[in-house]
Amino acid sequence: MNDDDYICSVEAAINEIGGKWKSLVLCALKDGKLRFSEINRKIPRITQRMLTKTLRELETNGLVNRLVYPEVPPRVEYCLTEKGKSVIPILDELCEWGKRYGTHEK
Amino acid sequence: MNDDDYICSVEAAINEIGGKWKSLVLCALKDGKLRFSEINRKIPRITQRMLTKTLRELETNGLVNRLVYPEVPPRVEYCLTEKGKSVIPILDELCEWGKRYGTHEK
DNA sequence: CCGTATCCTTTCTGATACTG
DNA sequence: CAGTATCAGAAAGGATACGG
Repeated sequence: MNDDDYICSVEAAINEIGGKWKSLVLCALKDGKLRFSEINRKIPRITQRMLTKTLRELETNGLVNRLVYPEVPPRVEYCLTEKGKSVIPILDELCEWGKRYGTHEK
Repeated sequence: MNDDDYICSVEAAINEIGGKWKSLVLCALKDGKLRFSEINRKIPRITQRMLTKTLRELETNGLVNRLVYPEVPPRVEYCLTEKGKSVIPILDELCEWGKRYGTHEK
């Protein structure tokens, strides 16, 4: 693989899991499906607006499935797709790396 | 490890390698030290301003070393620190993942 | 319960010109 | 060569109010 391909693929990957909230939402869903409010409870600092936005982007990129139950009151469940599940091991490694090297250390 | 620790560490890691340019600069340096202009040549779309800014942030987070040679004309070389090198395998995996799943596919 | 809509502030980015 | 300075537009993010 040449430099360009390498750089290009890394860039694409970072686009799909980068940003302020995406990785956190993916992690929240690693153990199975959750309702909107349950995700929100796991990530209290996120606002409803940003959670909705993040979930939509993850859905668009095929990382997350959205399942709406036609009930009243409404119930919506989110879960990882196969693609979404496949990135979890990498997030696990990032987590280990993040713990091993504290921020701002050399 | 509880959810909070996990989420927190992933967040910290994404902060250090996320964003539009950081991962690309790290990849550019994976094979050894490079001068400012050489990095710029590997990543043509980045502007001088953003390259400087990105390198400073990577340096602050201890991922990159900056070595200034007191010469005229000036020469500055950048290389990965041990911490920087340690994240390359993860970027490699992200690259593989990015290639396996094309953007916007399910 | 699960969102949208609106508004506003902050941050990010690119273009361009300039310098030791 | 390796930056810095300045500016303006774009994008991201948060607060709040409202709706089916």
